[in-house]
Amino acid sequence: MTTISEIARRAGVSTATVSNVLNGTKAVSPETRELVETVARELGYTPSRSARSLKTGRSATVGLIAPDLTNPFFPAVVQAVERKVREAGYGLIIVDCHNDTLEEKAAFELVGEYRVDGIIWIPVDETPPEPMPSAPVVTVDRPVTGLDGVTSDHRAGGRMIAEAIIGAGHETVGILRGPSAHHSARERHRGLLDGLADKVRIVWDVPVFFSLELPDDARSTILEQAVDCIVGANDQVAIRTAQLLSASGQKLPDDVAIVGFDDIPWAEFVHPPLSTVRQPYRRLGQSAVELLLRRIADPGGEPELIVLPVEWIARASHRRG
Amino acid sequence: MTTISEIARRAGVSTATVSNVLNGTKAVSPETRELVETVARELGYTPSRSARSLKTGRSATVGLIAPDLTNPFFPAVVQAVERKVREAGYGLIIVDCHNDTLEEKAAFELVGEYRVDGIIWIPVDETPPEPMPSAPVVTVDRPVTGLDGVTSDHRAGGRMIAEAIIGAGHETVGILRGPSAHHSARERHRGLLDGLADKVRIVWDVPVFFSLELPDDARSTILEQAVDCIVGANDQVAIRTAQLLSASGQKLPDDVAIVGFDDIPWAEFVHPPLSTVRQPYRRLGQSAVELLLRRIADPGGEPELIVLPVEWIARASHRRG
DNA sequence: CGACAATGGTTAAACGTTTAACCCGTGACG
DNA sequence: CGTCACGGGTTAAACGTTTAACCATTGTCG
Repeated sequence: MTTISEIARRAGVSTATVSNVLNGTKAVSPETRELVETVARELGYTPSRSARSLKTGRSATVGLIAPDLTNPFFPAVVQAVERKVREAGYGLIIVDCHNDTLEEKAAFELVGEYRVDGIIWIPVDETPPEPMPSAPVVTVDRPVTGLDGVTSDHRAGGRMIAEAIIGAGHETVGILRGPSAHHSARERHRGLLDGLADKVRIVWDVPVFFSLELPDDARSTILEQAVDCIVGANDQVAIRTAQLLSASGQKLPDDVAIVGFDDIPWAEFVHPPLSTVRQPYRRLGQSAVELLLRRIADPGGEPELIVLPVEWIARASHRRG
Repeated sequence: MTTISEIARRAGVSTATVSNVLNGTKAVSPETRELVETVARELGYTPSRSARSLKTGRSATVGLIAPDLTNPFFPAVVQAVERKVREAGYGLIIVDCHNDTLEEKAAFELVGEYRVDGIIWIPVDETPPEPMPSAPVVTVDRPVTGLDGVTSDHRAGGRMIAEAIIGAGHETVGILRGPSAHHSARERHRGLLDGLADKVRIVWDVPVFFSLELPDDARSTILEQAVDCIVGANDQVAIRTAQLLSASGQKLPDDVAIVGFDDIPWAEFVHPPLSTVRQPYRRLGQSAVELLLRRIADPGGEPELIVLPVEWIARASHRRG
């Protein structure tokens, strides 16, 4: 690897000068500048982030801690984060903690070793990291009290669903609500209930997990207690429900309507195409990075929670053909 | 940030000793070991990767360069890579180059600055990086001559499809083949043709892109030239084709059967559930890391191409109900 | 003409580790 | 008893940068 001192030697100048031309830190005469630059180019010089980081105390790196990269929700936000981060001259180190809080703890240690300048964190549950990292942290999707965060307006999403259900003329509804440990699930549920008020009869309202299979009691409820419309905790739940119903001979959406939440990439390809609430994936990632960058530049200040608008996506599943 | 010398000071020993206990590099008496360890713990010491990297010349980091994180194909391999890499004590820095060879070039520079010990590379096209990085590179999915790589047995996959088509009793077939710039597309096509031999009549065989919309000529061919079965370049193409056909009033799979390739996460949820060839996503990632680790430990030797077996997934779309 | 600022450069220390080279007792062995 | 090996330490250099503190030369201005 060629170093700055190698360049200095060959160009007959000091390392300080080389550093100055390479970073534009101080004025350097055009001739030396030119000289140094060509020597650097010829030697194929690549600066060492380690050395720079060690000296400056800034690593020009941010860490991304996510619970599960295969969750269809995440790739788009990760992509947006990566892009924004890199545009700002930072590198991205990423760790997937497989929905395990222990691995998550290890993740914080790992990014600590890298002395990252900031951390984007999609928490597996909503408890603050221990010990608190020294770099600023901004959460995505799942707010943690005391930390900066960005999330979608799940409550408004819930209301949008209610509105659509009422608009479609449904009279009875079944709810598969997400785990109440999740902020998003609570908010969606709250918004839905608010919106439904007493205009539609809620025949049942049972808890499910966000992914995985439907629990047995939920399955039997779905199959045995007929309603006009079922609202799923998220798209995956809605899709599983649709499958279950189809398999049992029901015609969707005419016999029973379905609505999801998230607008995962394949919501439009399932049968029937899923009506759902779209989260602004990319914006989520972008805003998180913007907020993080602000905090890096200027730490302190009250934690801020950015709530991004969602969008009702009317496809076929929520109303009779 | 607490440093090794801080610990040394408080424990009344030299930094060398601290380093030795923390890394187990040299024998240290139980008492000093104990002492140093508790001091380190109390101070919440976290080693600095920059310093270590600078001194040792190894960064304990690998770079992952991918063309597009939102491609449904990738999250599973990225996840596998991340896990394996981290198990081996490395960190993972990741860059998404948005299918752009210029960004890809920049990506190599970025990981170069980090002095990564190895690179996992999913190339956007199949031309070698310029200049060649000094760290070992292993490609995933898309082999590059002269480089180590791991890929799926696309040819065998093509043959499996042929077999399934013959088994289903189809007499005519249409092929939507992928861009011939891609190794995978070429191999699939080759295997398919081999397998079909003269047992089934190929009515048409037109090129398409892997994602995006179907080109106009492909659309009209699909709609106008009836065949028993259409084989898509990959799942996304197959799914778009199914949509197109359904929209035009055809009943799938009875009027026309469809098969895909890849087994992306939602292949089973579309209508009709897609018969396809599954690539071993996780294994792809794992093998790539294993190979990379071998190369890091022991560079040199002939480039190796690992070809992983694929699996035919028979769902509903490839034969009459 | 003297003082001074500006310009373009250099020197050297420092960042937090690792590690080769050295040092000092102590017990074993011939 | 002299020598040697070994266990358990220390010292100090080095890794590749950045950057504060200097320094020399030149031109400007009162």
